[in-house]
Amino acid sequence: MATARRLFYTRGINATGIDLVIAEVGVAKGSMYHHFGNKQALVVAYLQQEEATWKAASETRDDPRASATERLRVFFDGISVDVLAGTFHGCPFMNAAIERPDDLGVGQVIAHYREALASHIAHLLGEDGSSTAVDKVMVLYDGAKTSAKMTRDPALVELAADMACEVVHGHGSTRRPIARKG
Amino acid sequence: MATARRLFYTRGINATGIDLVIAEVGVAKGSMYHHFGNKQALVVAYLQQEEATWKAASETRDDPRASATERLRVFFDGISVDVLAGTFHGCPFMNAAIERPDDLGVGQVIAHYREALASHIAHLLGEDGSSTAVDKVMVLYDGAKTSAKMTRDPALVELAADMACEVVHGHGSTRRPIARKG
DNA sequence: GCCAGAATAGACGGATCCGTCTAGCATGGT
DNA sequence: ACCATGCTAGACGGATCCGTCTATTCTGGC
Repeated sequence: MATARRLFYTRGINATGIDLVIAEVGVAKGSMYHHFGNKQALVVAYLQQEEATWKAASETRDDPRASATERLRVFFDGISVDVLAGTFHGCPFMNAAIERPDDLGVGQVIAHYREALASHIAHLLGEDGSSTAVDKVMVLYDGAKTSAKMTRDPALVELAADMACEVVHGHGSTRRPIARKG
Repeated sequence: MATARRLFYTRGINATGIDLVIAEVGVAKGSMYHHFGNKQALVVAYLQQEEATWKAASETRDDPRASATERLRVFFDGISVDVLAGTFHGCPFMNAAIERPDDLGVGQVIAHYREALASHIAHLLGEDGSSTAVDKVMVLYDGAKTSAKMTRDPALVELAADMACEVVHGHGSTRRPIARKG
């Protein structure tokens, strides 16, 4: 299943055939279709696990005692880490939305993810976070992921984090550049 | 060719077969492969025309005599118009980047588009636009398009425009802003 | 030991898609 | 009238992909 995630994420969903998945996993085709009756079901399971991974990582890295801006920076830095590691290939949910536009099951998982994302951001912002502030940070988060995918430059993610901090405080955010790999 | 654009944009590139394109256009398969030797070449031509259309529309709607914030708003409103018209299916270049990750020709067109985008934004910001300001607006523009695709809500585009205007006020200090839209 | 249930390997059909190729038809210049 | 050129329609091959199915092997409970 981890290999299925890797294949779907790095090579794309539509470009990854069932045959390739079962070959890499080492499982038989019959077993695959015994557990997941569909490719759609497999994709849905992949996205659900992707959401769970994202959620766990975000909550693990979060420090509830820190300030809102600090928590936002840590949150955005999660993208930079993947970009710097060379393992970032865009948001799995955006990719799925584009690759499978009229897949109902996929659409449900995406909607669930975006609700969880909004909830998490609202949690980060704390009581000060108005609903427009949450929306702004979501737009910035989407922009950070998209820009990072297009340019592979974590500096853009940091710019997005800067703007997210400005959403909290009208001005004057503390800049804390992330460590870069030589 | 306009029909090819419509098919590629609304249905996705990989989901649109050559056979469907030629059937809708009414042209013969031989003619198609006489003009464009490849599907890749057809996709590249589609993206180039998409960039030309975007550029023409952006410049037509732009009023160089207006303030930077006003011009930015008009620029972002270009997305909202498509969202409200129900004709917005995401940024064609993002979609292409996701659907054809290792297509070299597509990558070149995308790079060319992003340079034109940066140039256009720098032009909108005027002389005050620092390079980080341009990058910030690009991140916001990416976020606006992505959020609009995921939620079909033009309000998020307007939030991105708000933040873009704040970028101008935060960085552009030499020229005094004329008016601010509340 | 025995047997039901599950996994394995892989063939298979139906569908799709890309690109080539053949064969006929139109058009236009000379 | 004649011929070259380009278009049309569509068959075709090769490849891929999804999902089913068969035949064989493994496993665990009694």
